[in-house]
Amino acid sequence: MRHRDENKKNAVIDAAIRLINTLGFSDVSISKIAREAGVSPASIYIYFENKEDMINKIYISLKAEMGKALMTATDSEGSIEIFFKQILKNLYKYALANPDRFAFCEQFANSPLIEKITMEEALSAFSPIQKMFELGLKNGTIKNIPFEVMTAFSYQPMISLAKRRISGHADITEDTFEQAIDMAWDAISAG
Amino acid sequence: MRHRDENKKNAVIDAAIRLINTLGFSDVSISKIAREAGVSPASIYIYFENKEDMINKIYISLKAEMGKALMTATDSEGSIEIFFKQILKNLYKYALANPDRFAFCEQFANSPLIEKITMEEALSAFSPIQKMFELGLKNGTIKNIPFEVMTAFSYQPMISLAKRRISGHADITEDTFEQAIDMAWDAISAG
Amino acid sequence: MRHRDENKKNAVIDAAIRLINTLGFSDVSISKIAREAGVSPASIYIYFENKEDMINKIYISLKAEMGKALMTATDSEGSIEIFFKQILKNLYKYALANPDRFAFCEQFANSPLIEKITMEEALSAFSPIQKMFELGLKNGTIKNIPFEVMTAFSYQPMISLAKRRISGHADITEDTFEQAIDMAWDAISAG
Amino acid sequence: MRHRDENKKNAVIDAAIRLINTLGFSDVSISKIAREAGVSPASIYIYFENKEDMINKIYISLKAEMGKALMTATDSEGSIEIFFKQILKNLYKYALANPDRFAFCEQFANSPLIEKITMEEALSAFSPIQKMFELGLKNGTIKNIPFEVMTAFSYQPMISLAKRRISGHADITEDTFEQAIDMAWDAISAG
DNA sequence: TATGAATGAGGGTTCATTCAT
DNA sequence: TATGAATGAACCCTCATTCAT
Repeated sequence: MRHRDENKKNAVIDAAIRLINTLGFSDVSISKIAREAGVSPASIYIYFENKEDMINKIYISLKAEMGKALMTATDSEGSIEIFFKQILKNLYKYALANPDRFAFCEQFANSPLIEKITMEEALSAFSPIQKMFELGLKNGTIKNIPFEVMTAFSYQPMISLAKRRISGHADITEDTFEQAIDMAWDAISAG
Repeated sequence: MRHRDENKKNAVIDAAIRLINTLGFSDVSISKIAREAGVSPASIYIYFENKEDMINKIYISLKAEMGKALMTATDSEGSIEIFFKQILKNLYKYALANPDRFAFCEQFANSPLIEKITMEEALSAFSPIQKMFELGLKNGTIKNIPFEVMTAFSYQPMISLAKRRISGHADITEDTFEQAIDMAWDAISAG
Repeated sequence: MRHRDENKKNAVIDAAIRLINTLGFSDVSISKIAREAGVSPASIYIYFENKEDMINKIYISLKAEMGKALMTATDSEGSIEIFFKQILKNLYKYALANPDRFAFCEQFANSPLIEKITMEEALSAFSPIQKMFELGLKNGTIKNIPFEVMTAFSYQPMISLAKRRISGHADITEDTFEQAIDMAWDAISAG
Repeated sequence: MRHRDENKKNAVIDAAIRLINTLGFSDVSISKIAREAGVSPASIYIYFENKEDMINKIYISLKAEMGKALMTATDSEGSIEIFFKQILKNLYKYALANPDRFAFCEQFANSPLIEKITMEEALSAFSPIQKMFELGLKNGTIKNIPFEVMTAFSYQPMISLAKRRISGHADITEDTFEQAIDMAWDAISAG
């Protein structure tokens, strides 16, 4: 008995991400993905139930991957400031290092397709951040604001800058990036 | 000769915006839009060259509309702080008042479709804001940061909050909203 | 009261002939013809009942025109040989001088569309030739062959040579052409 | 993997030839052909790239088939007269035996569609005839005329007679046919 | 597991034609 | 007479998916 060929499955996933970012959801088809990945269209149905399932699973797995990446070199025992700044740094670096995967997530998150899947499933990987936020609230390090406001002034700005950097519509230097990190922390910290 | 029925064209535009926000770009078709708008599919090709042209033109006109809305009750002779806070307030209010149009723009802006059109055309309506920003830079009211960083910490957070409020994923009160406006100004002002 | 604009009608006819020879019957549409002729699609329905009627009427009128052209400088009182040679000469010259009109007729005559119209109507202009043929049969100048065999060895070869000359697939000189005229007469004459 | 069903492909080809001769190029559609052939319209795109490709490939294969048929019972070592008469006989017989295939080729050859394909590809099957013609020229059996003139007075007349016989517009008897063969040979032979 | 063949449904678009001006 | 607007029907073609191997 042969087992599922993970190489081919990964080739499909990569091809899907690449094509969706090039053509948009509306213009990618199973057969185009199959051609790009070098497999048969029928094979895709071995790895995924159907097209929607494929896109959802890709999104969820990317979100998990990104959640992991955000925690790189973080210390949940240390200062909250350093923790948050590291998270934001990791976010920006991940986006630059994986522009296709990052863009896929943004496109998906801004489309109605996301409503159909349990967002919680995608967000579960981010629970350490939520915990740290709650700790900061409790010990007065972070402003008394809802979680959404906190992300709106830290997570979102970094996302925005990463997008513009990737698309080439803005020239974000390393200095500017460091400055933005500080601005984010200043915006949400109680200081 | 029969004269062009602008009501029909507007019905098409509204139907397109509504359906794209319900189904996503991938699942709207010309015939669905036509059915929703109560016109023949063929008629759409009188108003627009093709599907892509339709979506682009809708986006550009919405951006122009939004640009106008942002300037409501602003005074470019007064203080920069009041000006910017009014802009952000207008942005948030517009999004809440026109969730479909707002969501359409966000979905489009995060899709690869936007790369094909001149973004500048869409952005031209926002030039007053850019001018005010440059003035603030010059007279030291605003931090010495690139334009993109400014928007990332003012425009983007409001967008983010509006989205969460509309989707119902977060309960943003009026107080929270006022607080966010202040946070945005604090983030970008030199003070 | 204005009367039918013959200029526009002729513009439509010319545009139709030109486009049909460029694109073929399958790829010409009323709107393309209208655009090429600089009129409205609706106007074509003033001149013709519908598309089929338009093509039929064009064919019939071209056949009449060609029939007239064939009789140029002929003398039905003179020798049969001279008469026939002049006819063939006129045929060839007409084809070279009016390649589009000629090609249109050939394309139409070789398509099933022709079955639907009364061929007789188209052929009526050629009755002088038929009469001369019958005279030649009677007085023994022409071989005892059916009319169709006569045309197959005189009319058809000239048509074939004209086509090849027009398409550029063969280089038919004036000498060759004269030789062909003689060959045609030799083939059908009793001598 | 399912294997390609050549029966279906042939059914498509036959249906296409039949319908094109009944309705003309302008009025056949992929779906009509599919219905006539008893397959799905989508299946046609497995066998051919698109409609144009289908028609071109059918034409080329018919020309090859016809080229083979023309060589039936010919002896390139024997007399040129017998060779040519046999060719013409085969041509006429093929046309009568395969009226649909023959008419398809004639319709196609007289339409602008043919300009787009390499005519040479279609003509390659006829090279034996060209060789025999050149031999006849050299040894003085055939008149000193270009190849095109030769076909215009042998090939073309037989084509013309076959058409009229098939369409029923003329009653070509066996005797008439034999006479025509002789006329063709007389026209091109040096004798 | 993996595949190319096969298909009904639907895609975007253009058609021939009619209507209101 | 002449026209651009309007449309149902049909166009070619591709889709997501299943089947047979």
